[in-house]
Amino acid sequence: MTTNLPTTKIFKALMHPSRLEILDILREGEQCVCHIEAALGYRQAYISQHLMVLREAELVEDRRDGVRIFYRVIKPEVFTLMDTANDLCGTEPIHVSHKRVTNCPCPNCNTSSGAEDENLLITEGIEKANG
Amino acid sequence: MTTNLPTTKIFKALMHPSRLEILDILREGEQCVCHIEAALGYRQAYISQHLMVLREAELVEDRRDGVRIFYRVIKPEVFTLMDTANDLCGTEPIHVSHKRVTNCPCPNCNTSSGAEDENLLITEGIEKANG
DNA sequence: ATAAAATATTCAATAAATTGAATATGTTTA
DNA sequence: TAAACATATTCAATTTATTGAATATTTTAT
Repeated sequence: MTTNLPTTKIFKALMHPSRLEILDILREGEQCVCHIEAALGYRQAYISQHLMVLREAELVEDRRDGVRIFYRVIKPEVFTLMDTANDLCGTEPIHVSHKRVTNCPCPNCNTSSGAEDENLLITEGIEKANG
Repeated sequence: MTTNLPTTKIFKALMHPSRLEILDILREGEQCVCHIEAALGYRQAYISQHLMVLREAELVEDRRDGVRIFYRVIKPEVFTLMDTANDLCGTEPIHVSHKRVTNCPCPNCNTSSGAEDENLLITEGIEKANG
């Protein structure tokens, strides 16, 4: 019996709501852990644990820049996967809790282009569209 | 925090190798439990338990015809999902253990078109192609 | 060299999924 | 109605995943 199908490792990794939220944040491109933390409001260790699972499933990879570590999705098909699953269960798109990131010290949140406390949104599209 | 994303229920259902095998058998269209049993070689109750999970995730539905119950995939996007995940992990397509179904008494395996013990294959494509 | 910041890892407790064994249900045939 | 067949359900034991708490690691600034 073909029992240990490697495909399951992908689904296992996507099985957890927090991990879907994390991936959703990575839709915009790479983000440092502190950003994910600020965006989702979970404990640092908790996020790090989930990032480990995603890493082990080879869905994300990381890059260190000084003291922070930036994570990014390796292949964009993950998003296809998430979107298709979403379709399939006929509910609203996943886009994560659309609260503002007010306390993120990372460079992405503090570009020279005036991304100050007040006007940075986590998710693209949805809320940004009606800004 | 948006914690209970319904999308995860789909991934949870797809997380198990036996369930992927079952779905793979349903690619060809509806099949009765006895066929799945014969094709995969698992215990009846075991298969039934996994079918229950798939049913609860609303990925499959069933229809009774006399004493047998036929299962089918509700929306073909599940297959897209499986294929994309497969892509993503860069391994061979999932297509289930290609052994012959030699002992299935179901009508699908016993059509008038001479589908006898000897020449019925579980999976389309792969093996059938080089018959 | 020390301290502080950002992140990772380990370990233990808890919760959830898997699976085997036994049994129940619904259908057909005698 | 009883027996046989196909399938479903329940329950308990086991395994695996989650998660909180504590701690370790790596880098930068002093």
